[in-house]
Amino acid sequence: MIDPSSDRAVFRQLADLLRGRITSGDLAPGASLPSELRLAQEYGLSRTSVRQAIALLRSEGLVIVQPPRGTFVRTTEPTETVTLLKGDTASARMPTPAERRELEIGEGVPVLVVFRADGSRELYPADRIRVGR
Amino acid sequence: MIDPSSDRAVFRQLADLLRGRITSGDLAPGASLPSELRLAQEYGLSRTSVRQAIALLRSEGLVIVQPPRGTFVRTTEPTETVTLLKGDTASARMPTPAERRELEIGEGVPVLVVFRADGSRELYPADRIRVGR
DNA sequence: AGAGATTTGTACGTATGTATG
DNA sequence: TCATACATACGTACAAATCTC
Repeated sequence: MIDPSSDRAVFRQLADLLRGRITSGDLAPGASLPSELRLAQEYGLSRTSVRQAIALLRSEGLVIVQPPRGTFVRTTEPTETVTLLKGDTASARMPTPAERRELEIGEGVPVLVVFRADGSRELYPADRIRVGR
Repeated sequence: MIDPSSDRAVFRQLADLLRGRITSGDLAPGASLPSELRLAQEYGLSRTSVRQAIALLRSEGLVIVQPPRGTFVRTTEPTETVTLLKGDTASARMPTPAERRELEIGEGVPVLVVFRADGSRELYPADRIRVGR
């Protein structure tokens, strides 16, 4: 399943494999991934490489880590809609650490930035909020 | 500047320090960061810790890495606006690796997902596109 | 063209700390 | 109390791409 002689880095191969299990539903939202040690043994990798793979999935917003409980497939949050009025615009970017703390934004989750016509600005966690009209 | 005995991890302290230099303008968009080896020597850290710090800044979309040229402060792209029509909504999330390749999305940059009233879906790089009405 | 230096990427190992169950 | 599991931090080594001389 994982080929150390491949051009593709082994930690990327492991990430591909886990990502596939998540998107296919084999690992459903809320399900726990095997521990780092378990994955390392199962695929004959170092724990370092396993951690690199999981870090990749974290940055993609696919999993959350609750040390030292384990690593879990992220559950999709119920979504509210924020209404854009005439002249408003909205964009998205990754939050600063301060914004992540303040809005309780998980890893790998962007912030939606709403620019109101009056010049004011609002921030929302992109996994719980969408914009509409 | 960096306190190994602090509660805050040294790689987070280094990330804080570099983030500060970026947001203050000391390191302007397009400027190159010191090499990993340079930072490690300058602050008395291992290259591992320096790489962790830079990985953090990458995930925040603050810097881009062009191996082996170096690490650079991300430049802000010109922004176009996509218009939301009645019944449309939009949200944001991190792109899949396939989407990143296809839309040429840099690291630490979300995708804007526009859901049209007719059920169709459009994807845009969040650093170049915003939505409006 | 070629050689060497530089820089990031990958992969391994070890050790210790901290929080959970 | 003890085992488990993730976080931090150090070290080494080699590969690959770019740049310079």
